[in-house]
Amino acid sequence: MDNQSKTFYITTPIYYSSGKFHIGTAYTTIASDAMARYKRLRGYDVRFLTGMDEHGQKIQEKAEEEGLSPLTYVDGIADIAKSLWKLMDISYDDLIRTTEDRHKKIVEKIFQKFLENGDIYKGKYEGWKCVPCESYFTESQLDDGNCPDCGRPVQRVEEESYFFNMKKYSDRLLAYYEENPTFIEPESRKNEMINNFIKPGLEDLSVSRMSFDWGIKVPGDPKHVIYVWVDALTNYITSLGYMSDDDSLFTKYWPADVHVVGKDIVRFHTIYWPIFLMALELPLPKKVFAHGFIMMKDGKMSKSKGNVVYPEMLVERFGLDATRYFLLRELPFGQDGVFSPEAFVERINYDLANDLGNLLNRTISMINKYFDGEILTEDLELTEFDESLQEMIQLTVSKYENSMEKMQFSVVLSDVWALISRTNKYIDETSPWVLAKTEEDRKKLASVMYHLALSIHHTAVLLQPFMTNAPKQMVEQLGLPQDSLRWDSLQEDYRIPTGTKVINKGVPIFPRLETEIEVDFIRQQMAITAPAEIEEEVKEEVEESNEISFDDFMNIELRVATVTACEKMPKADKLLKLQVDLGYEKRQVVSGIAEHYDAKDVVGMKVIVVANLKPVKLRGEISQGMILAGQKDGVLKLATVDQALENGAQVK
RNA sequence: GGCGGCGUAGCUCAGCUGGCUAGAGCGUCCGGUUCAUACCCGUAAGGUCGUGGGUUCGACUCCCUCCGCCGCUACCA
Repeated sequence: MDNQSKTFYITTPIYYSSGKFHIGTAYTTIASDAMARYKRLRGYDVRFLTGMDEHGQKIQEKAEEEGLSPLTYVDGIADIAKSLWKLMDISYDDLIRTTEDRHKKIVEKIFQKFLENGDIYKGKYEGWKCVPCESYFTESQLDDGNCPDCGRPVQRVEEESYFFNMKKYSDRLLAYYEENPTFIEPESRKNEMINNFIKPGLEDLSVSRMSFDWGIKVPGDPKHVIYVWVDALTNYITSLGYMSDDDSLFTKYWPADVHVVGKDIVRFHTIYWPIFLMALELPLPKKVFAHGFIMMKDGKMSKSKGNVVYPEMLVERFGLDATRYFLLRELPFGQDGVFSPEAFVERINYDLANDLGNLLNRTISMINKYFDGEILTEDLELTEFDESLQEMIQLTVSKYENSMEKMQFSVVLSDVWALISRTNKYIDETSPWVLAKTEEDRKKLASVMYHLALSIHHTAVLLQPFMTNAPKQMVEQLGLPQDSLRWDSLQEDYRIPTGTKVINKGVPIFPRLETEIEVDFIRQQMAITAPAEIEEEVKEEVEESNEISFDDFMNIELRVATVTACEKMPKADKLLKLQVDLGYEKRQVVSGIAEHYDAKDVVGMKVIVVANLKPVKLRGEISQGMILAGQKDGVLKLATVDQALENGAQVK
């Protein structure tokens, strides 16, 4: 086949080595693995890369906490990753770690090249940083002064930094988008990038830090550590030996056919990464596919909610095939999907045990019963239903190929299950137990058995990208050789070998589950993680809260004021513009409470104002101070005071 | 506020560039079958296809209004 010569390079993101992997990480990797397996099956020369992102402040701190060197710490996490990928049968060809020499050396060279070409310059970075999240934010990104991702306090940072000049490349990037309409998928992500980042004008990207040293040093300026993006994104080419003594892999596989990423890192892969590549004068990846998140019934997975699902638990209890099947079938790839214990158990029971497993089982049983285990291949008399089953098989194969190219895994699987249903129906239509009663229907009966075996065999071939055990078991039980699982046995001229004998007694490949018991089990497993983790988070927060001196506190001038007027700010969702009376003077304050209070309800309230705050303009309106409020479960409540206190009274 | 998307049977969702009686899975009802992991097959119940307009011979599918939800993003000194 002419596919033999074609290559296919697919990558997962490199995963941050700060702790245990939850099911979302496993999902990304399983999906990539399915695609890699499919392409191999189709004869492509596939290169499948995954990896670990092992630098950064948080890792440095985590290692310290555990009394380990950062390297020892990430070694441990890398081992965890490798054993998880082994448990999940991930067929990666390379697992790159950013702490490896082969990576670090090249990152330095790349950085050097950026410097030489004037793409990177030295400047000054000012902003806020959330240490646990390892993220930097501008003022405007902060959520109540806290990290917009995790809600924890952020630290002010101001330091010298190297910047990458992005603007220079934005036109070329837009042109690339246009010439390659399927570069970003799903397409809606492309609009987000264009409208929110490129059209308003790209900001230069800070690509170094001084606040920690666990990372790759900037060449010639070792006070600076290369910050995550240049370090991390380049793994896709350093893994191939780009700029190394042996770049044969790079020559062979670059550009990547697809980077599989979560929707949270689309921006880095569709804006910064292509621009880095342009600066290196390299071809850009053909596709970045952004998948959705696995949501829980009560929203995002989070430790504090006690709804975190770990992949090991599912695999160990329910098997790898079931776990992989569920994730790829239930969640439309590219959209968010919901994980629920009920859905998980039900999918296993209905799809795997009842429809697929039972189909195999009943077929094996009948072939044993009617033909002493042999699949007859000659002297068959076709029934009136055989042709339509054949058509369904071919139709399924062609739909499968089509959807697989688009990485619509859930669509592919539902098509395969349509074939499985069709095959179950075929048994009903042909009623083998009736044919078995009369000797003259014997050839028809043989034909029915043959077609059943054929359909199951084809199903096994098609399932290989998704399941790594079941297809093997299926052909084994049918008595077919493992090499019958190759793709070209789907051809219409494929014949089951004469003399094939099925096993004596079928073994259920997917046992039926007790729904209630298993649902409870999963729930418990999810809950187990909750309490301990909550304590840990609380502890972290306490440790991070910076103590201030009494003098510091006294420097903050808090005063009582009455809100005399209030109106909603135009073109802002969260802002209210209030006029407050401080007794000795009147002021205007802009406050982000519009989602929690109606303008009219605030008027007349006695509130506490930070009176000596430096005034700023927000949305064009001057704000002279800040109003104190507290929050619970995301709902803001203004801090009010006793009406007896007069306006202007200082609060201490 | 800007940009994008969604709102279809009790539940979860399919329905590409407009056209026969709007589909699938699960649940429910009834029936069939016995090879099988109490499985499988079929039938039904009959959903204003979010709202109100418009375009058209004809719209779930195109356009506009509104309501609700979601994503990215800006604004919460």
